[in-house]
Amino acid sequence: MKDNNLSVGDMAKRCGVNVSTLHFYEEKGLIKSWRNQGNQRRYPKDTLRRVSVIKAAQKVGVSLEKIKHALATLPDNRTPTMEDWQILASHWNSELNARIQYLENLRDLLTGCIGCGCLSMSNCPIYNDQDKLATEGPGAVILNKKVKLD
Amino acid sequence: MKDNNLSVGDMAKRCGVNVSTLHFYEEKGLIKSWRNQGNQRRYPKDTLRRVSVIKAAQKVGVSLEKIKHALATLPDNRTPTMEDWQILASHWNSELNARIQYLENLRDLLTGCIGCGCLSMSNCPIYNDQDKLATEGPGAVILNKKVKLD
DNA sequence: ATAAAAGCTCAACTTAACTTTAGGTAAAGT
DNA sequence: ACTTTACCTAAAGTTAAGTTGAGCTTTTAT
Repeated sequence: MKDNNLSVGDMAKRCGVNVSTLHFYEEKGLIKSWRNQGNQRRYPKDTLRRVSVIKAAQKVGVSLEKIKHALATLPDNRTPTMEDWQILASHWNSELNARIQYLENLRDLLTGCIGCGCLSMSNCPIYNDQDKLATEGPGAVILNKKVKLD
Repeated sequence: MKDNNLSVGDMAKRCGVNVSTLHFYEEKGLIKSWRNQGNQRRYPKDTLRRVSVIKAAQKVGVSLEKIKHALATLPDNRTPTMEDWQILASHWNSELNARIQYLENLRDLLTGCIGCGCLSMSNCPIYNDQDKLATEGPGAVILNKKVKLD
């Protein structure tokens, strides 16, 4: 009975965000609500998932603008089906894979010299590689060689 | 001859950032420089790597505060050796692995229902799982069950 | 030698993503 | 019934991470 009638307070508690954040997301067009008699917000249950996705994506550096864009692929006249979510997911897959790659590259850049056999910074082929990339134009650091973000 | 004498302009070009950003990072204590006769900044070559690491970490959502903290493990009286970088890397490994996990969880959350066999949102065990987690206290969304950030 | 390009400092401005405050209404608990 | 708790709106404030601008000095190119 209450499941498609979540109040802001309920939502906030269940998503672990502030009420003001939900107001803010609504103002920005990331989520929607309908109003009851007393003009209070009520949310359909699937908003829980939307907010979870928003928070999760934000934690790995995706901006609200991008998240909004992704969420815009979901229908807004009805509860999204699994298929709707899957379409969103497929749009996002490359973005997420790119970020995973980016993280792995960073980790490898930091730890990579363990296996490279070099003893000093100045002899390290990886370190020098990075430096050589400088000649390839601005921003061409080793990490961007493999995968680009933004 | 010039390699441990990079100017801000050189650095900026080679790292793909603005000069003002380097000033800003210095002010915040993320990088250091020495000054020449004319009071202009000069950077040792390893600052290139520092800035690359800063930018890379930022892209995957790590704050400058955390990055600063990590970089603080590097020696500041001498050029960091591979070992110094490795110590930093090992400190960061769990942070980076957590973020990779987080991304994979997000991707799985979005795409997971492909294999779950459900046909509707209300029947989906993954979706309902998330909802059940609501009873476990604020912020307990499915993603946080597996790994926490911040 | 001189002019253009780089640099310097310090302060103010910008953008994203929220949070806080103020002043009032609605709903719930006792 | 009444009082405490939850909501509402609109505007102002906050923090992180830079960017821009003004006025002045140093380097570099011709």
